[in-house]
Amino acid sequence: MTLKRPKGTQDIVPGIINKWKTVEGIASSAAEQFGFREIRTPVFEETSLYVRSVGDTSDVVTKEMYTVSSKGSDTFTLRPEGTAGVIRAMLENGIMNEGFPQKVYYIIPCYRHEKPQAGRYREFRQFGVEMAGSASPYADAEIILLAASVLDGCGLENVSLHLNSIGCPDCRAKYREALREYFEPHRSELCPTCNERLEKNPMRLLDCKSPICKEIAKDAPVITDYLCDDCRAHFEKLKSILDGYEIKYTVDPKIVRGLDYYTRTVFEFISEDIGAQGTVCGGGRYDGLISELGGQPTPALGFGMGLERLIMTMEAAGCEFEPAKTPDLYIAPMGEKAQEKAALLCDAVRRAGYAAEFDLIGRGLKPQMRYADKVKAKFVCVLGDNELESGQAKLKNMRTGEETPVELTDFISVFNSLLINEVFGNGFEDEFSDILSGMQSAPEEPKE
RNA sequence: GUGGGUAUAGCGUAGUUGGUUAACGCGUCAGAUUGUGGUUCUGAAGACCGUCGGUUCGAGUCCGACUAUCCACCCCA
Repeated sequence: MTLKRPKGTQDIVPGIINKWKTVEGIASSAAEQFGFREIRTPVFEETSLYVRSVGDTSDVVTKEMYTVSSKGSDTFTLRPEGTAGVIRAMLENGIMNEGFPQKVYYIIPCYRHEKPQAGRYREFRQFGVEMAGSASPYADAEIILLAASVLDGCGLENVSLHLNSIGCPDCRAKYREALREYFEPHRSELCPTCNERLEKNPMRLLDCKSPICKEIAKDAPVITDYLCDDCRAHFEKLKSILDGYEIKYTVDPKIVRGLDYYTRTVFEFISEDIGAQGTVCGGGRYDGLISELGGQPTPALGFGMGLERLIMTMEAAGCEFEPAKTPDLYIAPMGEKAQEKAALLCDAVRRAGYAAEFDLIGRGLKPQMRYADKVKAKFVCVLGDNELESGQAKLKNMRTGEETPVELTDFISVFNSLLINEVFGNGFEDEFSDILSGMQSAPEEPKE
């Protein structure tokens, strides 16, 4: 055990890959249902991209980036979040010129050098979406609705939506002033970090966890009282649209977001079930970002959803994941000659489009049957001297134990019809299994 | 970066007030009369008890440091 994975990373081993496939499938099909197209961008970007977008005072940029310098003077950074790179790619590829709105989604790993804890990793995966070109509150609602749809598709009910508007740069400037005025008299009581915040980013003061700061912040002015007319109207309209969709939300003035590019709408979906890092999804509007990155001024918005946290929340809620795919057929050869035949037969079955395996270890029949059972093969075909001589074998249905004779020359078509029957019949039986098992298990014989 | 908890086979655990061959469950592998799984039974493999140092006649068991990991702060997905 000398080699270990880097701190804060994780191995997604075959035994749990179905969880990832489940959430990735739900996320991407929901996104596509909303008209979003997938985009893939590099894992690393020029460092300046993140400095300009995420913000040079943000924690992410100042202390969490993995930055490497390569040959020459360029420095690159492992992406700490998805939005900046995606917007860059949309600009660079002229996607913004293909007409609005442009809607993209992505499933990517991100990297932040933080101290790991429950729900926080140095490498984590996120599902994200970005929409460019719409200033309408319907776009905000659309994004939120998509996030809600993914969470709903995962079977989650106890993830609450927290909503806020942090206004445009104009109203935010006024609000910052108001905050400074409010907190200034309390300066000596505030914690050291909040004293700093008072200068740099007074909005951060609002979600300080220190009891004293919290107490002082209780009566602080609220951003929503300082919104300009346009921002206020936008926020009000968004809320009424959400009401129309019957999406529940809490207006939470404390949601501020740590990435500098947000404007107006910000939101988080928060789970109570996965420890302190409960934000499963966070996003909002960033009307200034595209021009900041050199594009035409274009309104835009999006969200990021943490896949680890999503899966953790699903596990906590006891949600179901898609089961792993299982082999349609396992061929159990006995002896070398049979193995030759098994290999060819297996190949033929695969070419016909089925998932098939045969013994690669040279084990006895019993261990092979055990293996077939363990991997949940739907059918097993034993191939020994008898079968080779007679040219006839049996296909065993592993669920029912039923064996069907089959000519080796006619193997595929027989297997085909058996399998269709099995898969089809299975679904049929499942629908009635409750009734059937209820009828069968009730009058069991009494013991002894 | 700041706190606190934990560190025994692949996984989950037990190891009595420090005493000789470190135990159990799951898993893995192999058998239970001749070519058939899921239950059961039997057996086997698999751990220098995180690392280094200290206390002691003797440490998995006590002390210290280090490392890893977990949880919380911070921040965020």
